[in-house]
Amino acid sequence: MGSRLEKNSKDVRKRIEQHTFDDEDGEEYSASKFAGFSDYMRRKKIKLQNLDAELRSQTLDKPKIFRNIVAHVNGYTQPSLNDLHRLIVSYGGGFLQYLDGKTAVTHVIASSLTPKKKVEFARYRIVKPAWVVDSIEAGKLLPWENYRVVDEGVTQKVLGFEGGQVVSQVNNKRTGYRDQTETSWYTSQVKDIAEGLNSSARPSEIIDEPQDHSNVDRKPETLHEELAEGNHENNIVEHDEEYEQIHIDNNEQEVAGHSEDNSLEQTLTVGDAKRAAGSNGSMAPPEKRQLTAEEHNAILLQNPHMAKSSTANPDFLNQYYRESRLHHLSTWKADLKAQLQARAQERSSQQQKPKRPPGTRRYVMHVDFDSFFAAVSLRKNPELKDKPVVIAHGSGPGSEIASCNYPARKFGVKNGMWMKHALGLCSDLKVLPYDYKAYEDASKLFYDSILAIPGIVQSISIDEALIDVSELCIKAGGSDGRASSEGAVYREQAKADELATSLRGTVREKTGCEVSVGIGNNILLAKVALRKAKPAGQYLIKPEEVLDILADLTVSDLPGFAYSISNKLEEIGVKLVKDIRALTKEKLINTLGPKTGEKIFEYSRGIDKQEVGDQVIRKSVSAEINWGIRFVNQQQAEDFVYSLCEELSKRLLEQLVKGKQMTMKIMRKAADAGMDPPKNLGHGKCDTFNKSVMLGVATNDKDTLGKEAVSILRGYGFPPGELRGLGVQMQKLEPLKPSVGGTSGPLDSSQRRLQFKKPDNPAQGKTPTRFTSTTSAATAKKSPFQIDNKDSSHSATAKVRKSVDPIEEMPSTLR
DNA sequence: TATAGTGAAAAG
DNA sequence: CATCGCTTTTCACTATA
Repeated sequence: MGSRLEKNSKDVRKRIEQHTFDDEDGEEYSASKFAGFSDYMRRKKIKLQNLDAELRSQTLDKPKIFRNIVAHVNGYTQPSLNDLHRLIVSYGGGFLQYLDGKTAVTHVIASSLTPKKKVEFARYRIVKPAWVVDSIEAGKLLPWENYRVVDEGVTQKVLGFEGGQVVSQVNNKRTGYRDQTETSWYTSQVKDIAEGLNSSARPSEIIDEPQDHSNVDRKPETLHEELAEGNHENNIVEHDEEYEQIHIDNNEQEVAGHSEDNSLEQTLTVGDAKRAAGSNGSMAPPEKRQLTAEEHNAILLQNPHMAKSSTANPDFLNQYYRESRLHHLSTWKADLKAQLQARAQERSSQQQKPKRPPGTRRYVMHVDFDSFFAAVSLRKNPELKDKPVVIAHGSGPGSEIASCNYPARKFGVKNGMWMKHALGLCSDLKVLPYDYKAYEDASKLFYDSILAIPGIVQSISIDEALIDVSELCIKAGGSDGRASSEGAVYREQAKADELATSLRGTVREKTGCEVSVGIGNNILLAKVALRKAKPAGQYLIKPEEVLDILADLTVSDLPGFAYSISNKLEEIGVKLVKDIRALTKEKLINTLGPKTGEKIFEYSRGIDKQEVGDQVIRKSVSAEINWGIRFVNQQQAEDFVYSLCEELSKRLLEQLVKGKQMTMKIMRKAADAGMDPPKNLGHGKCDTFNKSVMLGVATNDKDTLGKEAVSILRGYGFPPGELRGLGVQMQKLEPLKPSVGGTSGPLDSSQRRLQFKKPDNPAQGKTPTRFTSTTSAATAKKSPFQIDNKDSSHSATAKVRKSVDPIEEMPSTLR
């Protein structure tokens, strides 16, 4: 399951950091590591420049088009970084692989930039790769202005035409590149905002992004007033720059709200909308002007169906979470993880598990339903079993396919694919609805079966789990599990196979669905084996075939290595796993970073050190929604943020934690994205803005959270109509003292038992046990999904116990 | 040089 | 008729002192 394919539809041009070291000597790093990294970089740069000089001398015949240019490439480009590098240098330009802020670059070449990068590169001319290509083709340096990367993040202007409306003017508002004063101006504004937020005081005026110069509404004294407030101020800012004329009018940023209540969007007509904006007086005639985002939303939401499915519906949040597959997936996963970790905790404290000496053979099973959602839903529609079937919310073009059966896969249909695409591949696709209840029931039976096996179980998701059955298998083999006795190994493998067969039979019998089982010496190999096992099968990777099987997999077949990392590796010539083996660990670390580099080095050789059932404590709790967000005024946005905080508060309470740090996540329509994204009520192409605040004291109070979150939102001053996604997250969690029982001293036993970095009273925080209160809270919490709920009433009492003991609270059947 | 904060990627 | 694009963890990088 999952939505990996959403990447295809999402912002594919998302920036990929370039760490390309385009020569081969990995040893240069180790040779100089004692001299420090900066020295290494310095020498690296010199070396690169030398190479450039060499290349330049070899291409004297070519016109020196880029004579006075020094360029740097950022992110993923077409042509690639290496090609651009070669082109620019051979046509007389300078090139810098690394921007250290001190070296002068005249141009940065990029296809698109994240908002952060926009700030970072504000000092440079940012141009599209086509500038280089076209200039060479034209035989002369073309004006870079025509290839300016559209400032997608912050400008309100849309280039070109949209919906038949004439767009007022070309967006010329890129800040100039020579801007020492600009930079400090920006910095000071950022500080102002930060201070305003920290003091919780309403800044009297808020400055937006440097290039944006957009306004922010002043805070209304009352909610009522806010609703009635018709528009934001218009700040028209002009900067005379060396390179740029900046001219912005913030026409689009007005708020359409002019009515007095929340029903505005129900009653606003197009005419009203135009009049509302036109009343501002400073604008072009209404007919010529684009609708503001708020006006657009108002019109959109006149359709009752739209209103019902969006933030215009007061029950939107609950309704959305009821339907969202990703939300279900996430909560199921968290629940299962907590329950199984609690169970493991209980077991390990009952009996110390014998530590296996290193070198002992291991048998890890990776068990996974075959197209889980589809399989479960098909039980109620058996006649469709052999037809191509997918699970989705509807048959509209933007509906995402959560699961598809194998007949559908034969057409190339994949999980996460949009319906439009899938229908193109297979026109008579049958679409079945979600049945979350049935999935939960099936999963419960699945886990019942798995937990009946004596082994260490780790939950991956609702339909997927790992089981370490080494002990059982080695016992069956009759050896110590290390000696290379052929007979013992054979018997161990036979045992593992038998366990898998029996498990598959049990699950089939109980759920009517097929699971596949991959078996290997570690988690990685179990996962790789699973690929070969599917569908409806099992596969045990024997030690002697490990390297061969891995060799021909692609990098992205490895768990943890997907789109982004694969692309990085492809740039250094790696496509298959066996290609990785040809590289030194240093080279990989240089390319991917220390952890990732080492991991892929080991993975390529079949090594995976992670153990089944590793205990991890939860570090964050969050709630976000990035669909159906369509506001008509600021008040609605703030109300919605508040309800998100309410939800977050609820979730924190369920986990019996509070948090010291809150992060607000905002998605805003990208400037070059249309008002109506391809997916109905989707977020479309967006820029993201996350901001976190440290709260003086840990809290889970919804009003406190709401106040902070709204304050951050206001700080950005985005037009509410352009908001497309909102979320709140808590970090730096602390256990909640159980105040239900009455007394609520600042220190409590359960609090001391948790291992947090800074216990309120370190002196008393001795022998902290990892994972006590939080796990039991998860166990105790009223989960929609319990592995075993016979005892749920019993475990529910854990919440009110003063001393919370997860062992006591475990359902007896899990012991 | 250690550490904290931040953003991106990956997973199902 | 549409559509339900979440949530957590880990890692790399940067800034800071």
